[in-house]
Amino acid sequence: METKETEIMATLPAVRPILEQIANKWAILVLTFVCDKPQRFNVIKRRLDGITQKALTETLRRLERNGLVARRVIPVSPVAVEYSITKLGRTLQDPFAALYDWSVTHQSEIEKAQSQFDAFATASKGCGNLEGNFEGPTA
Amino acid sequence: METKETEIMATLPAVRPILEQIANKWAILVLTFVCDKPQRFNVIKRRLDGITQKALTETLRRLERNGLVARRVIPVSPVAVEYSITKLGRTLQDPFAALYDWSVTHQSEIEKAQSQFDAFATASKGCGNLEGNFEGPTA
DNA sequence: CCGTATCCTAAATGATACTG
DNA sequence: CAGTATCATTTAGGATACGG
Repeated sequence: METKETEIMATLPAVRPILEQIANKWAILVLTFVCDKPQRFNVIKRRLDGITQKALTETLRRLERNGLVARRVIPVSPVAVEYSITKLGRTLQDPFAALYDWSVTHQSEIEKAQSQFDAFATASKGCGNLEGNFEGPTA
Repeated sequence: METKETEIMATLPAVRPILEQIANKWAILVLTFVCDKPQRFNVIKRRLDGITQKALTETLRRLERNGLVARRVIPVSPVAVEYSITKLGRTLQDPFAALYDWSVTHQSEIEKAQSQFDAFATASKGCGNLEGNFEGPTA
């Protein structure tokens, strides 16, 4: 059955640039933050503790350009800007939440896999006398 | 109700590095490709038409390090290497598929939003005589 | 407060050549 | 075939300063 494979190959050229836009860490987190209610620039920035002004500005611009969040300038002084999720953005809420939840749920498994991999990589570094000290898998 | 917000803030530090690992274009596409059956390096490379050897190697290594795909060397000559999805990787199959499907489904909406945004941005560039030629939103 | 502009450094990417 | 290594170039990221 090659239906699935063929389908992927057919849609791939269109999907690729879109994933490029939406499938990144900051986009997911920022969209998650504005899901409940409109949020101001510096509130998001403080919550994402560590993101630079530049990175946040770029992320918000890209989200806005793709129609996922709306930008609203409130003409007080000093100016206030509110970012809110759009109707289109709402359709991404569940997929993003699934990814977020997956990260929470499988955190320890990921970490375990990482340390195993890293342990192996380290062991293979100075492998000159390794075969003398280490008995390989006997299975 | 701040339960949701509080929960996000509590899990955020752990989730961030994980999203950093998994939420990127190549990882999603590569994992999608090995979902059905084990795939060899150059098969994946050809399908992802355009990805460089280096980028694919790095993506596969990261997936392997995080326990999402398994690498199996088949000692024939010339050597063959097969990449297959792991049990942990399977748990990501649905979230990734949701993202992929979203991209297919909302492709035209994204493109529409992009051209609107870009048209506005272009119009604002040389805005010297703009107010004379353009009637702003009357709503 | 919410950005943009600039400068600088670090990292990602690409092309090319080489190895088991 | 499946990589690693190297280098050259582009791009991202951070720090700072300034403007609306």
